[in-house]
Amino acid sequence: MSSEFIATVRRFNRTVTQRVGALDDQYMSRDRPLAQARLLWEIGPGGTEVASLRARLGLDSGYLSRLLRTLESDGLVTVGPAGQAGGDGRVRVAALTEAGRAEWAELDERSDELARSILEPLSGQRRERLVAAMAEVERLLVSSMVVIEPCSPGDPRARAAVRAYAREIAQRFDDGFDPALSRPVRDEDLVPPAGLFLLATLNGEPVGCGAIKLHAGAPAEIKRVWVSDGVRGLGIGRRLLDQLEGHAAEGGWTAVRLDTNRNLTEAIAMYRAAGYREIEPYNTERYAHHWFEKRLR
Amino acid sequence: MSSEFIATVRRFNRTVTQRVGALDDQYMSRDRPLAQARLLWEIGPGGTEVASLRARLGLDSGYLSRLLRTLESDGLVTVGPAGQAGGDGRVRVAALTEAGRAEWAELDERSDELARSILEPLSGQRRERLVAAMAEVERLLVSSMVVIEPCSPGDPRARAAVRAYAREIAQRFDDGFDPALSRPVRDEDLVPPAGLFLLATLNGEPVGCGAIKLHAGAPAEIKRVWVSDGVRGLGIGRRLLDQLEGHAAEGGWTAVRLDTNRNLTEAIAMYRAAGYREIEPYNTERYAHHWFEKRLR
DNA sequence: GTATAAGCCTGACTAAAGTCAGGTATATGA
DNA sequence: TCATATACCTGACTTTAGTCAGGCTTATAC
Repeated sequence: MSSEFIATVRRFNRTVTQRVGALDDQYMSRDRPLAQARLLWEIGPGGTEVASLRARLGLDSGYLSRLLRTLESDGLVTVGPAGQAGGDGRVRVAALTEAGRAEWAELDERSDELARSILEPLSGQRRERLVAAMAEVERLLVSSMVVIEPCSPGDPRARAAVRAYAREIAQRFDDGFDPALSRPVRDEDLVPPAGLFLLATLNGEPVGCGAIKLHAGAPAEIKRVWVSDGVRGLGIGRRLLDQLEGHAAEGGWTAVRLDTNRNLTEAIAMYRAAGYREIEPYNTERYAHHWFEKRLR
Repeated sequence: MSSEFIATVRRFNRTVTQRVGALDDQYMSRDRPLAQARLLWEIGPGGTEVASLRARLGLDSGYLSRLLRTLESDGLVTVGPAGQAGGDGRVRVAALTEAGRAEWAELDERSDELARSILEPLSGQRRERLVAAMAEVERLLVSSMVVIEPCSPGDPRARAAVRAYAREIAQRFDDGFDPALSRPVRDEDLVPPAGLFLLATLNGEPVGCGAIKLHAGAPAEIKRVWVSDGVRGLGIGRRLLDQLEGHAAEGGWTAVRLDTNRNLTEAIAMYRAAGYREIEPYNTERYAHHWFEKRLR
């Protein structure tokens, strides 16, 4: 990687942590410890499950409990059982009280202030350029924060991703989607050595997936490629494809193929851009209109 | 200011502090407390005055002393009197030992690593876009960190700025610059109500200046507009001009003028862009080739 | 039903970060 | 020369952040 690039990123890191990072802490913690302020902020007006707070802030379970007790005794927060009847009885939800919402609004206001203090000194034109560049950096940073890892298809996060995938195609296919009418995919076919399931996560939340079946004596088959709405257009789909193809190539396969629906236009565009060529149908998938193949070097 | 802009800046702040800020801390403090690592880093291979460290890191004097003692007893740093003979005998300089330099290099390497970890997951094209956007953000953030304030012309930082100004024009004028041959500017003419001296600083370091003399019964006169090399092109000159003009306008002046040398082409371009029109010479300044005037609203 | 795991909690602890009140030596202005 | 300020230091202290072991309750797999 070019040292020019590295140098630019380092300069960026330094300037930004100085200007934004340090000030953010300052703004946040004007009258209570930083950890408490952050927690209060993260709970938000809508309330949040304790487990989710732990994950997002990366805190020790005991430490978080103690922080919650402090906020509770300050009358800012109530921690109670999860609202949903029939839900997991172990899960607890932190919610803001009236006073807590007021303090949250104060933090929100400070966050606005910080943003204003950054834009204020700039002339109109420069201001627009800064905002545009920030939007670009933000988007690309998010994309670089997405982690793609092999995952058991039985993992709850994998299940959630596949459910989201099914929900989406049900919405987009002309005639909905009934799994019973589609060619089934069994979990065990997506576990090495038979295949592989990849999960893409952003801060632990599933935002994409993709799987490959390594058919004996036939091209490998790519299935269930899905990228969540919020992170589309960031190249996640392409990264999933690349890794799946890499896995097949490592196993000695020389071609991969897949079928897809005519309504999934971005996906089709992506397959073409990634080097897939349209081929004759190789199966009788009820919902497929296009079949693609890519030869691996 | 548009709430759209604010929202973008806030999203940026959040993503970046998460991705860069948090990781930066982690990378930095892998085997010693964050404060120590930061300090070691800030001292750098060249050594740094203790006062400057205090300012840059914003630390309590006692706390900093203690941190330095720790690094000293770990054999990483030596703190001694400032090198320069005849200098201020109270000032002390922290310098890295051999071991300190090694550890500094390690931190430097980690900083590279962090940068790489950000770029790594991106495809070539996205990588380029990210780096370009980061460079833009960095530049504009720096410009928004520059603080412009009235300052006594006798202030050491003001003196330093004026010295830098003189050094630069001496270099750029065809026949050098001898203050004795130029029309003199007395400090007291740049102090309210006779005039005003503005100092532009970045993290406390002077990076620009500008002054105005409010002549009784004549247009106000702008003098000593200088912007340091490193922050040129960020609109600092324009901000200095705006504030000086504003000061004159508040005092009831309806026009400002200035003289300049033909070699200062960017300055001349800036004056024109800011609404200055070239006029006949209004003085006999030895080094001037152009005279400009701007009418205030 | 039983074993095991997950989610949250408390108690006991440590390390890091930061504050404050002086103290010493050097510099500076009258 | 003397009063005052500055740069750095030490000692004594508090707060914040974080860790770890274990406990209780609810869920899940067999």
